[in-house]
Amino acid sequence: MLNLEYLNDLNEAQNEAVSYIDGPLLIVAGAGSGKTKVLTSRIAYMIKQKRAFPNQILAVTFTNKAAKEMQNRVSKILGKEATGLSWLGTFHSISAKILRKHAQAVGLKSNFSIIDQDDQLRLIKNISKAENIDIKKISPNVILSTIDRWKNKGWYPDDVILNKRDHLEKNFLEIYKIYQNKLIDLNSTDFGDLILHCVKIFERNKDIEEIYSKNFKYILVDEYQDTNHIQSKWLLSLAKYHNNISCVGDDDQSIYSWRGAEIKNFLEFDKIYENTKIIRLEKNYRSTQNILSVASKLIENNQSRVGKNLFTNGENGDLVSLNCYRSVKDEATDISDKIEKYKKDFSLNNMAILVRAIFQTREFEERFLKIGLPYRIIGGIKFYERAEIKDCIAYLKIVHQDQDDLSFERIINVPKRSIGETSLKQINEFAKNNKITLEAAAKKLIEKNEIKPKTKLGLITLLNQIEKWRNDFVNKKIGHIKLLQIILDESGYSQMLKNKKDLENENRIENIKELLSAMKDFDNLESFLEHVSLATSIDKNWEGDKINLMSMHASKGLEFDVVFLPGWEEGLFPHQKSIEEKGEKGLEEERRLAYVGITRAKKIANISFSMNRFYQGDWIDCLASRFIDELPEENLKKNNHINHDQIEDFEFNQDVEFDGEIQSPGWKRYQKKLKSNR
DNA sequence: ATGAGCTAGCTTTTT
DNA sequence: GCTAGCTCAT
Repeated sequence: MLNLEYLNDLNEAQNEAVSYIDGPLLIVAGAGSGKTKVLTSRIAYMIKQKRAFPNQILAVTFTNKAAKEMQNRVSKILGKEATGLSWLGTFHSISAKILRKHAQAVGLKSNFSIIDQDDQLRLIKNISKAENIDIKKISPNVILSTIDRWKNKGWYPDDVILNKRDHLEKNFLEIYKIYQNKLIDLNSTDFGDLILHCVKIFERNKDIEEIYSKNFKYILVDEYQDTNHIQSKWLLSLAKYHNNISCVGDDDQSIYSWRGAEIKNFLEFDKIYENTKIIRLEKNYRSTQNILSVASKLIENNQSRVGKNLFTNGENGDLVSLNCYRSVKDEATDISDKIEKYKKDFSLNNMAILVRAIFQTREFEERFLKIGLPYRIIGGIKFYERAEIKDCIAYLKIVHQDQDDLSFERIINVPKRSIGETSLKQINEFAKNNKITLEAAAKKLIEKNEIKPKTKLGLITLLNQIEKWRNDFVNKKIGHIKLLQIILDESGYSQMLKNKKDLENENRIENIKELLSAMKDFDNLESFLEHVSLATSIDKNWEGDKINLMSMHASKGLEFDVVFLPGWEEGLFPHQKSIEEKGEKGLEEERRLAYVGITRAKKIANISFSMNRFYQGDWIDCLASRFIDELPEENLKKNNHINHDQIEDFEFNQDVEFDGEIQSPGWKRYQKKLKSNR
């Protein structure tokens, strides 16, 4: 008998979305409408109904976290039947899996390394240097973002169509060519390549495309509004044979356009796939009516959206509170007081402060430290981006993959082996001229006795050690954890950390210990390195009862009983840069961000702004965000935390023309007047 | 080959 | 006001 119990607690729209499984389907899922539930139930339904074996289902997410969550929830419904879901993962991890099988089709070996943004930047700097490009005039970051943009468009260097109005692009293209060749020489790919190479392989080898597209009877995509052009092409290839593709997303929550996401993919899905069925999930299970109304009214100001009407059967709840403060300090103080009050009804884990820019957390941190309120900051520096962790990984990578020059370069003088810039340059030159790896070049130069004696000593030791570690790994079959321990000890890295006794170094040692323990979750070096390349953080730190601080971007997909949204000031939110760079489009994305922020709240939402802020070394006077004027009065409770005796003519909704110059002389005079009245 | 000293830039950051 | 990243001097 079929166990379809999991279908019982779905509403009508959800039910339809779960059981409509043949043909293209777009699920427009509003915030808190049970999108993950629908996705996981769909997978379970397909398997239970014997429409597909688990390994014939392709389920794609953007983050590892979302993939993991989906896996867990499917397992909960299906038990061990869900074990064969081998194609559930992120765009990048699935692409890497495919690419490892067909690496030779693009000139790579199957053990290729995956480099991160840091390595990308180093590579581009190296190339710029070699090509005599002044990095002060042309910043490596701009070059990199151009290359990434081209890759997102699906362009190899030969495919690039230059924008004639940007005369610099010609230079960028030269670098792109060298960069791409260099990656092949290094037997490496960057993130963009993982997907781009796959698409190119599918394009050029119809037989390979067919293998996969025939295999994937059903395709499911999460957060479809965040896909870029190349990802949508990738999906198109894989969906070619069965044409059973379902995408879930919310156009109102598209906040990653600066990462190449094209909301167009979502809005024009039914143009790419004929006879698309569209189902809307509009019942919200998360927030109170007041919160929902505020968010809905705000987002209605956007032009480019599918449009939907979220509703809830839940209670009205508290009014959304809107607070005006004189200073950021007042804001932090009052919010911390409110937290103390809410603590009686909610756990700190269920409260969050969501900010536009991460520097805003500082004021709160200081306050919380002062009053001893436990907090955690989510985001910021990622675990795998820390220098000591990257050093460890680089050691492992060079042992594992001898063409990985970037890793070799990273560790060649860490710890210090008296191999300075000149020697490194010498090795680089030699490698380039003879088309060999840095490691091979170093060996050759020693043979030819062209290295300074002192440097030679250090270099020989390192080269011998690398040989030895490879032998440990390949022949002696020493496990990956033990291997790293051996490397750290023999290279002198451990000693280096122990010698310098300060807080910083103790942290580093702690981090490495954590890395070693994280390695236990993996069977071998290969799978660990794959994970490291595609992951950013180690799951942890949810222990204890702490208030959460994070950016609104980082809050997507999460929910909290109580949410604080401070710093709603013109210039900060919507961010000035966003508007300067992308105009109306930028503004709409900022508004979507506000929408994401508000809809994180289940029971209580507090929006606030400060009249005054210390920003980039100066005190600046602030105006309330234009978004505040867009919120519906009837769902708000306004609190003015400015002493009325001192300022008589303060009005909550300042009647200011935003479209003109924000810091017009008149505006400045007005602000001065306010100040002198204080 | 390390550190003082200066300058520029300062949003978000799923992989 | 802070800091990363580079330059120049030791």
